[in-house]
Amino acid sequence: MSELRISFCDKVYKIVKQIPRGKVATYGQIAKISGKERAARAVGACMRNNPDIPKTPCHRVVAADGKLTGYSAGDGVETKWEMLEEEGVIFKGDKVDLKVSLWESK
DNA sequence: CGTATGACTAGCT
DNA sequence: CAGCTAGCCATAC
Repeated sequence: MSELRISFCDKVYKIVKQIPRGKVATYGQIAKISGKERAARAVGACMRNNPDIPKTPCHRVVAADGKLTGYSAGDGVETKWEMLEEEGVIFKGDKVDLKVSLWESK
């Protein structure tokens, strides 16, 4: 109903807020749930402006490979990295272990 | 309304 | 395995 008037970004924020602690989601995953699997760029385009931190746990959003990208808050990916690790996310080298930390939307 | 930009992804070299 | 190119989408100016 009212979701027909919200912007693509607002929908993305809502999805990101649904990500459980200790898990991460990829931009493509969120984009797909939003209705546009190829809108991964649009997702980041909205987050880049830091809309509502810490209301939106955008630090739980990583690249398709599990690599951390951007982050306009804190010290950048550096802070993002610490937050994820602090929440229980498992890291594999310089990336997140999507095999165990990838959020599965149902 | 048209152009430029950006926290992406997949494919190729 | 690493680096570069092209394609796609929404927002901001």
